[in-house]
Amino acid sequence: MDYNYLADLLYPGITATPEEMEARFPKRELPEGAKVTRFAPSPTGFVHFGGLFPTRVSERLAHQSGGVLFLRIEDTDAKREVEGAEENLIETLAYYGVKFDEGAIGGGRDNGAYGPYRQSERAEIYQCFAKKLIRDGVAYPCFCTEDELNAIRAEQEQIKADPGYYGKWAIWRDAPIEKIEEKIKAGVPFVLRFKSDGSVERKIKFTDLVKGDIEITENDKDHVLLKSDGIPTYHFAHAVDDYLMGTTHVVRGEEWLPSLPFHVQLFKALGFKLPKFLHISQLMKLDENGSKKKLSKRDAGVDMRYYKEKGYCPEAVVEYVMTLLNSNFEEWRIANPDKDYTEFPFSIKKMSASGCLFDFDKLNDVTKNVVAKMSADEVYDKVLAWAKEYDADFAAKLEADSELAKSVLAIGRGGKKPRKDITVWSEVKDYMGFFYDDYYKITDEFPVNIPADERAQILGDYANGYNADDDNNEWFEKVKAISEKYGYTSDMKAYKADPDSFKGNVTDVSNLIRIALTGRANSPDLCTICKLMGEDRVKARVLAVK
RNA sequence: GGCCCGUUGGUCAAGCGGUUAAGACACGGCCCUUUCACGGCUGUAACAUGGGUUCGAUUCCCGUACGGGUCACCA
Repeated sequence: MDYNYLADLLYPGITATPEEMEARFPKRELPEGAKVTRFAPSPTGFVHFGGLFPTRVSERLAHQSGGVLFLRIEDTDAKREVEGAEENLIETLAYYGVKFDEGAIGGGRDNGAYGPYRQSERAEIYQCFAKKLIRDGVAYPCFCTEDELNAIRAEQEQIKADPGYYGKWAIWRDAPIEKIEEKIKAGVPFVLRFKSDGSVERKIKFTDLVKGDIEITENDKDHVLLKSDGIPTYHFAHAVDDYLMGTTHVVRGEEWLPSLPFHVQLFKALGFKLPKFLHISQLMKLDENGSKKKLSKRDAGVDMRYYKEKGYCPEAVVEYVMTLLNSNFEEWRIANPDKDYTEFPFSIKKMSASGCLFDFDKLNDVTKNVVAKMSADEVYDKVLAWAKEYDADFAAKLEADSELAKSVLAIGRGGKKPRKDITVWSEVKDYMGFFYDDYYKITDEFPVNIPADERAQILGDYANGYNADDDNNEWFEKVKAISEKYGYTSDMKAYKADPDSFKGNVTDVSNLIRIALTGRANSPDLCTICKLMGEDRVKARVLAVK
């Protein structure tokens, strides 16, 4: 068989040689140890929480080593493309601090010397290397129709054979040139298949940087390299692109592990040096039956837009991802509370080989700690930005009196032991809403040990004695005095020693005031709240209780 | 079903042949405290299982179970 003839017959328009192609993309000049990584999504939808993992790993590996992180769009399947997915992707990743040095960075423009970075625009490059494989006799055309393929699969299923295009089912593998020519002349569409020399009797040994040493059965299937439209499948594009673009570390989900033997074959057949691989485990969730499941698109909290809407600050999400990615990150964070996460020495060795469960409790805890470290001004700015997008009414209130809002947010903030009661921005309205008359609700529920007929009297006394100039001590002494007057002890030790001998205690009175003032059973320091609220409003609210 | 990966408390996990098997989250109790939050102390709780190898296995090997992934002209 004249393979050169076959190559020209199949792809007559391609004249560039692989050597010319390689010359077009010279090797990168990078410092020793610099890693080149990439994020290579297909633009088929929103950004998935699980998608943040490989991206973050790629980002750290590249930027920590003085290397390059680039973005390549794997749009080889036009059928699955989703409008706007690419923009959403770039925007979302930027929001979480993933900045690309190179690639399809948006606006349809490419940035970098190894483009185009959109696979749909690289057909000529793939076909050039495809011709090389044809000339080498390791790729051939297959004219099977979908029906024929289905028939093969059905037969294999029936006799319980391994499904796929191989062995006696690879009917075009050794087809004579005349037969091929006949089909080509008739204009019959074809795919280009890889002529595998693998055997299920043999195994390949491979070292994955995350999974360690693994052994996998060789690939014996003649997989498709180029689809009938001349566009490559993922596998072929991966080999060609990651070689030409100089990727040193391929970071991807472990769902790619089964196709690794094929990829290894491809790199070898093309004469490409194999990059290092990191197959990282999938993020899981717990299903109704209590077993682990792969996070699916429909699950709450999978779409990254969810976190933005809820008002999780992106720094916190990054922080959480880092704790899952590197087992010693938390420890490092405790030792270095004020450092940027980029200063953390990210290590491949500290990555877990097993899949983990997404844990909202943990995310919330991490978030609380991140928020607790912020200044009141910072929190104000972020809450306001969030509210402007999701709660215009609240945003207006925050802006109408920014001093008040900042003062409220400053309560218990900044010290050694800051309050941690804010997690997400969407909770802030509930947290401080009672400062605004529109959100404050007078309640008639008073879960305190004070009979209804005493409440108005006690609150009247509080209003009468209230002085905005009192400091916290003076303020509380007055509350205690009122308590004693009505028979509620302020001696907490005595009360605890023998609760039954008292009508109640100062807590009951404090809580009565609190509920009258805030409409709720708990709040930050009451004295401070009163001061921020202003004497008039304090008195009005307290006296409104009948 | 074939092939692959995984399995330490409820969750994330340290461990890398000899440990009282860390720590964090969650949960319970106590303390602090005008409530809440914070903080401090403390408690419950784990090496899936059966065989080896070894003086000794959570750690190494093999099987089993369970979980996950994958078997497209999708990535």
